Amino acid sequence: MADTQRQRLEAREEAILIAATTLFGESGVDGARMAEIAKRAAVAEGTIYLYYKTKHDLLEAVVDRFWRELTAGARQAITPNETVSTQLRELATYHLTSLIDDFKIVDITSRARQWHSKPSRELPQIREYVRVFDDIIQRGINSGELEASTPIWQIRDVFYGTLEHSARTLVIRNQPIDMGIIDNLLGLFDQYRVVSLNDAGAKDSKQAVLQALENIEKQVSRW
Amino acid sequence: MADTQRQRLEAREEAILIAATTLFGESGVDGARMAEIAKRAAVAEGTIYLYYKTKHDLLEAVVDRFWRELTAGARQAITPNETVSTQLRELATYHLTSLIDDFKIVDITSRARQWHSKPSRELPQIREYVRVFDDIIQRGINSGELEASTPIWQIRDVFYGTLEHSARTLVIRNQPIDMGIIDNLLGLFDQYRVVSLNDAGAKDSKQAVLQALENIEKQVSRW
DNA sequence: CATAAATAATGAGTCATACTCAGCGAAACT
DNA sequence: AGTTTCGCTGAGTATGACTCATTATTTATG
Repeated sequence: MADTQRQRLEAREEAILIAATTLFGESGVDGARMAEIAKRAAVAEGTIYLYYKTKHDLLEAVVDRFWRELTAGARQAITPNETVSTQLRELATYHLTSLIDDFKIVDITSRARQWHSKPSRELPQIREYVRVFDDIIQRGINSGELEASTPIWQIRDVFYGTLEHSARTLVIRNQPIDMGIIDNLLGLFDQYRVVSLNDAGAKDSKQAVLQALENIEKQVSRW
Repeated sequence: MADTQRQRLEAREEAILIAATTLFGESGVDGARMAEIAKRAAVAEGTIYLYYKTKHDLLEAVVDRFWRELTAGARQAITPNETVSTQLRELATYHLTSLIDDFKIVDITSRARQWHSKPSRELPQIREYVRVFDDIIQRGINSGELEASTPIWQIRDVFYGTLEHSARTLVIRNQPIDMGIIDNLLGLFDQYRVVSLNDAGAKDSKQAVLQALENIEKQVSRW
């Protein structure tokens, strides 16, 4: 049965990956010994090298898997046909809690980018993850909800940069998760909302003033 | 001469640090061999261990030194008695260009936080660096230029998180530095400016409206 | 179903390298 | 000058990633 055999191989590979993920999380990359990973995956040490050429290769696979699952989870966490604002909040909440829960693996991700002298590579799976955000923003721009003058990548860097940095700060300082971070971040994003005196939906200047004031009221009331 | 002797020791320690910094940058932490560092510092391999207990210890010293110098540079880059907005722009510019220039060392910083299984520690020198930002913000709040309802640490996470993430993106993708990042970031920070209908300096509602509109004009013209 | 061929798994052995330490040399003190 | 103290040295050790000759298992063949 060719099928059963292939499944066995994949199961072995999976077992090694899981063992590695656990041990990297427990002991860090340097602290994790290949012999121990092999033991936990119930294979001989040499067997690992049939699936992954080096320890660094194994590390990359662990990281890749993690971000792949994170991507799937993120897409799951977003309610289709909701407003951009709501979807962004959902993504931010999912992202922040995930980073905190699996901080050890997130922290290890940077190791996967470094291979001796070679410059840091871009990990394809992270690029894929980032698309989740881009898709939401793009939808917002297409629907006219967001203005398009700021490059997407700049908005994206604010989003992911802030959340990652916040997660690190919270974990390192042993503080509980604080959703105020997300309120603050999304509040800043209001500035990308289309609220303009030349706005098509507010040609009447009086109406424009009222709308502008309303927007300010919102900002003021939040802060 | 006890003084000369001490100076010789410090010079040796410095030579080792510099050699290590260079080689870590060239070859990465794993790629850098202690024997090579010793050779470049013109000492025997064993001598390094008189100054630093382990390779990881040496790494920490390298990272510590880097952030210490970055802090000094940042304080230098800020013009005293300038507006908060200007100082923030100066700091952001300095920070972003430094991160890009010395990306290798920045990237290595995370390694210094990880020691096998032990949870990531907060590096004292980075905490010191972050103060530069906090001081500016605090001054803005004290002078009434910024509103104080958002916790400083949240604003700080947006600032440093965005810049670090942006730097990584630029370097990894081999793109030139783009100051639009800073314009965008500081634009967002306008939201922390005190512009309120209940503002002490704008009790007259007509004046408040005018001020509000002016603020909107600014936003509109920027985007 | 027996047997051969191909493929996968094993773990003792190799090798690279971080780290040690017994011995050496130079400075400081008497 | 002798003695003590201190820093330096680099050959040697220990550790852990990685190899590969051998063994086990699966698949192909008559």
